[in-house]
Amino acid sequence: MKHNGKTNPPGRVKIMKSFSALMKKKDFHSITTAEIAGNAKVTEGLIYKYFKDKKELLYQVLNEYFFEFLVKIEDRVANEKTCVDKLSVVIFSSLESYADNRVFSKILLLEVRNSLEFFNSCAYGRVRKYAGTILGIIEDGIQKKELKPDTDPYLLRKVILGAIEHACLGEIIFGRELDIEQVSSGIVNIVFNGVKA
Amino acid sequence: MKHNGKTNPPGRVKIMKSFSALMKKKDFHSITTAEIAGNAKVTEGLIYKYFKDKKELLYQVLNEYFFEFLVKIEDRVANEKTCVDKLSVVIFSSLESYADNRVFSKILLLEVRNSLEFFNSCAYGRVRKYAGTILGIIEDGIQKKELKPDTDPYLLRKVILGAIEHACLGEIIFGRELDIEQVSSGIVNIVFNGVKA
DNA sequence: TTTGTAAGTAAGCGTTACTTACCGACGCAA
DNA sequence: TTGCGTCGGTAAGTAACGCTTACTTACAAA
Repeated sequence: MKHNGKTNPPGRVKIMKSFSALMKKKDFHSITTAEIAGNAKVTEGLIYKYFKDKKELLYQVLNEYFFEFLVKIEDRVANEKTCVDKLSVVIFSSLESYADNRVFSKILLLEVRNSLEFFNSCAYGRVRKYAGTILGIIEDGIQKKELKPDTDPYLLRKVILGAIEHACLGEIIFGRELDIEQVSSGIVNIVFNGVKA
Repeated sequence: MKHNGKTNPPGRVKIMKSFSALMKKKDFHSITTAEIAGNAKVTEGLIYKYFKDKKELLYQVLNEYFFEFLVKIEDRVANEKTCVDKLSVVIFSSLESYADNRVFSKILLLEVRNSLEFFNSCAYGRVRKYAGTILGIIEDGIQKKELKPDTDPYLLRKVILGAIEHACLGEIIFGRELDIEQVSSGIVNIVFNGVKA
């Protein structure tokens, strides 16, 4: 019997919470299904009632976190007027979410990209929404002449996303603290004004 | 019996080549030791004569590729005089290597970072060397007033590395072509001059 | 009362990464 | 030339893993 997704039974919630807790301490591959089930106090078989396989559990957990992430970003962006302010908010909020929810950032930055299956998941759909929002802001900024007219919007998005991710990568991998304010304003300054004297 | 590293027997070479070939088509987790051995025409046990485990094989393959990568980068950087030119060469050469050797970039960007073991490997030592070179160029550029005096060298390095990686990430994941020249000059332009009108 | 279905269990399945014990060939010193 | 250690490689396992199957229980609607 398969789960049709219309309900959210306690077993399913327990499995996701258990997995999420384990992801705080270990990497995906070294977490076993026995561990997930034992920690959730359900049997191993139940995992496969709600999730096609172990990876889908990973994607669904990411999907839930990404939903909250998206809501926060979209909400904050809507409060800003200029392109520069909107992008600054994107950079700050992304860093904040990555710093605050280490499981979220670990999954998104370290665990899902190695498998092509991810790119067919709901979670990846949300990633595309996030990316689409940023692209929209950039294109609007070029049109309104806030950004240089020869800016390649796709490349600028890549640079911004890459800067955000790499700026907190070490901190996420090694579990260190992150000074969001400083890193965020530093990235904003480099990307908007450049570093050449 | 363990391998002491003084020799490089044909079996070891065959295993690494076989694994590398498989990494062209599949991700690390879905490659089995049976597949590696079968493809290399050796027995499965021989893998564990030369490599502690499957992950160490991954790290050693990366280590070999990173060696060539480092040589090329260091060599080209030495031919440039200004900080901007040196960093431009770093950006171009990194993108070029990532585009030319997809197995190398797949391993480095998608497969090793999820496990802390990697950060004790020789390959990671080479990553640090690469990162150290970039930091040196930046610090030199600040000192020689080519770069703005308030630049945070560590953050600038992160932005550059993040930009490089994210700029080719999609192409690496989905096996698409990459216009190195265009992407490279685009990143250089954004990072040095900024995008604000 | 019956029927259908969702939630959950128990036990097993084939594969996987990895281990152990062994083999033959070669170098080399006694 | 015999004995011995080492190196490259093999064969045959083993425990544990991800996942499947068949089953049970609870309960709501007809």
